[in-house]
Amino acid sequence: MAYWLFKSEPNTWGWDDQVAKGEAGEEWDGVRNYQARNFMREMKLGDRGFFYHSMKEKSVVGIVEVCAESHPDSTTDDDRWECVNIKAVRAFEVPVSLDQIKTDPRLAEMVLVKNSRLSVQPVTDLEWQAICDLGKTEP
DNA sequence: GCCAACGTTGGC
DNA sequence: GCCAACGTTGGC
Repeated sequence: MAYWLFKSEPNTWGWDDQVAKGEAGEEWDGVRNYQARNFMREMKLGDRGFFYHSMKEKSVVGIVEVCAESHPDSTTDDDRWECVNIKAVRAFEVPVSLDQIKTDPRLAEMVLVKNSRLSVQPVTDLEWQAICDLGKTEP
């Protein structure tokens, strides 16, 4: 199983919105970046991801699961863009802030740190463990 | 609110 | 195919 990170600006689409969608989940649409799209194409059913709030909060706030593999993005007619569907699994006991991530040596190589603008990104097994650790939440 | 970094677009 | 111009993102 692979791990990922989904970034969202909470005023546009936040963790609470994601939770409200329940088991059905929701399209992670609106991505207009090739790198991010390519990662979504690689995602498999059951892959897990972190849900990250950008801007004001800058924290990982929860865990999501891929519940539909890549398909055309329903918010555009442009067939270049695809997306997966994700559903909320559980919230973090404690949100893990970007500051914490930056100061933890285990996470120094995270894409979140290296390329802060990429909105969908891969997370390694070790990074997954480390962040769940910091969030006092089971992986 | 500013601005640096990055990605995309379009003229040549 | 290059690169300047532009738009957007997101940390600070």
